[in-house]
Order: sequence, then C-alpha cells, then structure tokens
Amino acid sequence: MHSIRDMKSNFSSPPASSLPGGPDAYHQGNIRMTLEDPELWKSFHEIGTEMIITKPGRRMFPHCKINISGLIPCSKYILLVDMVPVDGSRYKWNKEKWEVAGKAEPQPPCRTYLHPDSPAPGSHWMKQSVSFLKLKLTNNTLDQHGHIILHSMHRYHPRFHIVQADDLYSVRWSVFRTFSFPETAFTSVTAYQNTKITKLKIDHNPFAKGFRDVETNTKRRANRNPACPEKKAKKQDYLSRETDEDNPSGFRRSSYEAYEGEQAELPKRKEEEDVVKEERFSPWGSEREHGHHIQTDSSPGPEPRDIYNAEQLVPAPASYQPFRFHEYGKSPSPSSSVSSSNTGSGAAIFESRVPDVATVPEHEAPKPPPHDMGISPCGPQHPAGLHQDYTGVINMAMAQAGKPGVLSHHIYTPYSAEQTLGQWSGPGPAQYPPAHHLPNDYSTPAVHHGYHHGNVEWSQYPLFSYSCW
DNA sequence: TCAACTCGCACCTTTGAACAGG
DNA sequence: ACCTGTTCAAAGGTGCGAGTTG
Repeated sequence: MHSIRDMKSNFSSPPASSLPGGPDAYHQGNIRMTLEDPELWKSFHEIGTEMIITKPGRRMFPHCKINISGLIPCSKYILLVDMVPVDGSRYKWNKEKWEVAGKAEPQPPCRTYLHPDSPAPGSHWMKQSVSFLKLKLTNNTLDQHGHIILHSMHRYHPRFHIVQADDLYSVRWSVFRTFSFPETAFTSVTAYQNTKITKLKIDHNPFAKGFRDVETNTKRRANRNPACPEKKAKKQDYLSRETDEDNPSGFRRSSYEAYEGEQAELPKRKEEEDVVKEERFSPWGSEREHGHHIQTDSSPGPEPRDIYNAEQLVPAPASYQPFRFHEYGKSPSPSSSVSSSNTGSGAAIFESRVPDVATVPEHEAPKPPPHDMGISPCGPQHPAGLHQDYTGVINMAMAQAGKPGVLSHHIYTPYSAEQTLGQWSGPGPAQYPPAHHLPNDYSTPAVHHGYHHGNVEWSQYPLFSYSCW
C-alpha cells in the first residue's frame, strides 16, 4: 500500500509550472493536522465504530475534533469535512461481527460540511482545536437541512479538507489538503448493532448519562411495558457484560470534560488500554486494519497522528467538473483511490489528477500570484470584482445557512460565513429553503446538475469527487 | 419471518434569557 | 450604566423499546 507519505513525495508540491513563483512559493508542506481524543476514537475503532443516522440528523459521537498547525497566520482558510465510503460493500451485523451483505447501494447525494468559522485566518484555526460537533448525519436522501447523507449499514470515513481561500469562490484556485484518520472510520447504522459500542457511547457521551447507571436503567425499564423475552435476554446480556466484563476504568468517562482532558492522562491510560485491548475483539478483524483504510503515518502510541495527503490545485474550469466522478467511475469503489492506494486502480486514479493540475490554463484560471494568495501574509487579498467562472467547482445549491440573508451551497454550514458568502447576496430571511439564485454565469449546463427537492436543489455531486483523490 | 427502520419516550446536558448584586 | 454570577426554563441530544415496513 502506498502510504500517504509516499504519495506526498509525489504530489505534495504542485507542478512548478502551475505555480507562479516556483514550487516552494506556497509553503504548504508544513501543514499538520492531528486528531483530538485519539484514544477515545481508538477505543471505538477497536470495537468497530458505529454512528447512528436518523432522518432528522444525528450528531457523531465521538465528534470530529482536530488540531491544525503550519498554516499561514494571516491567510484565510476554509475547513471542510466530507464522508467517503470505505469500500463498495453493504454490511450486516451477524453474531457479534460485521459481514459483507452485498454491494453498496448507489452513492447518496454527497455533501460537504463547511466549518461554520470558515473562512478564517490560519491563526484562528491554529489557536485552538477545531470541532465539528454540529455536523449531523442522516439517511434521508431528501434532507433539506444540509446534513451529510449516508446509507445505513455502510462504512465511511471522514475526510478533512483545508483550503487556502479567502472565500468560497476562491476555492477553485486554491491549494488544499486533505487529511483523514483511520480510527475515525465508522459503520452507519439506524440502531446500534454491537452492544459494546452502545456501552462505550453511553459511558462517554454526556447526553446518554441517563443510561449509565444500571439501577436507573432498571427503573426505566420497569416503567415501560415488559419487553419481549428475547430482547430482555439481550438486555440482560448487555447488563451483565457491563458489570463483569470490560468496565475499563481507564476508558470510563463521565463527561465530555473528563475525556477532553485526557491528553494529560495519556501515559497512565495507555498502560491500561494495552490491557483492555486484549479483551476486546475486533468485529472487522485484520481487514479493518490493513485492508481499507487510508494509509497514514500514524505514529504508534499516544503521539498524535499526522496524516499527509496530497495537495491539489483545484483544477481549471475545463478540466474539472463534478462529472469526473463518472469518468473514473469504473474504479472499484469511490474510496479506492483514497484508501486502497496500494491497488493499481487507486494509483491510476490518483495519477490521473496530475494533468488536471498541470494543464490549468492560466487565462481561464486567473490564479492570483502568490502574494495575493497568502504567501505574503496579510498581503493584498484576492482581487475583488474580477469576473470569474465558478462553474464546476462549487456544486452550488442555495440553502439556508442558519442566519437570515446568508447563503450556503452544497457545502453545508449551520452558521453564516458572512464575510464572504455575503457577496452572494442571498434571499431574504423568509426564504427557506431559498430559491436557487445562482447567476447565469455560474450555472452552465455542464455544472449545474443538481436535482430538485421541492424548491431546493442539491447537487448530487461532491465538491471533491472521490475519484479526484 | 425477520432484519432494518421509525417513532415516542424518559432522562440528560447545553444554552441563553432574565434577574440580582456589586 | 456596566459587568459578573446565578437561576431557570426551553431546546436539543441520547439510547431504549415497541411498532412498522419491505
């Protein structure tokens, strides 16, 4: 398997020809991203993380929280998250383990979650950890709230994108980097399958505190109609495990605060975990560790992971469109280019990006000189008023962004990004979901391939099509 | 028949408005 | 008038279990 670092050696620097000022002009190579609460994630990962998806949308737990360094303090960045399938299979839970249950269902409308602080200067992203707490997952393909749509009983992993851009319009010409963490992979479910996951969630999620105390649970159950004997037995099984099996004090957390301060107690907990690990079994077996995950350079032990991924110039208008997904759709799975980069197809797909980057026609992609892009920190911003063709980059569908007069697009943010999104002077507050307001310039047939849900139009294509990676 | 899904419930945390005191 | 701390209710996040669906 090619490690991300291997790929990095090939792709970390865009072709010099495409970068005015030479290959080192952007100093992008130093960006580091680390996952917060890696131990918590690992504890879930070892069992086989499951994430509930519901029609109204469900938060992730653990939620994604990252630390970033190496950004240019005065340059603006946009942070994005999307979910990519780990493989092309659908799964079922069968007797304490996950089994393949057939081919994956067709990809649901792919959405990208935009961090509500975006865009913000590098200093902002680096001064504290960045949380994606409000990101929600749904199985409702008609969702109009901008939640990330997933299929149940499929495996996904989150990807984090850092885009150096003053605003969403600039994304197209911006350098961006993608990071992912193997331990954040999960199976989407509508109800928990693995009781160990349920227990871990209850133990660590403050909102589930009410289910922690066995006595309380007993009372709760007593207040309900008697369950069927089978389910009672299942529950009893769960409770007995809770008491006599693994109740690793090292993992037990009574609240967010408890595990958020866990970095400080890592050394102690590490020892305890080594013991616990042996008690656990992985419902994914070795396949989970070696087969499908994005390769990372995760250092063993408590050191934070630092995953490198390729850097990409968002391609030029002509060469980039969402349809590239179809162009390369013959790949075994959308994620194969990411996670199975050891396969021939994965490598091929990855390499296929290069021409896109290298052939950016300068006249079509008026990439500002480095000074404008932030290489000169706090330098002049991206020239305003320059007519730009945004087609193909932003699969735009206007959606309510949580605040009146603020637009969102296929990138979902629960808040506004007023600084820059405001330039898309949007519909009034009463418009929810807002009508599609893209100027004609931005909605050429080649790009505008959303499909309609009422008066909302969601593109079915990801901002970053899987095969691009 | 059964796995997957939906829905309503009780319990809990979080959030923000209202208020009091310095 | 302003700031800080406290209280309290509403909103929203949880998993559970029964019912529904395909």
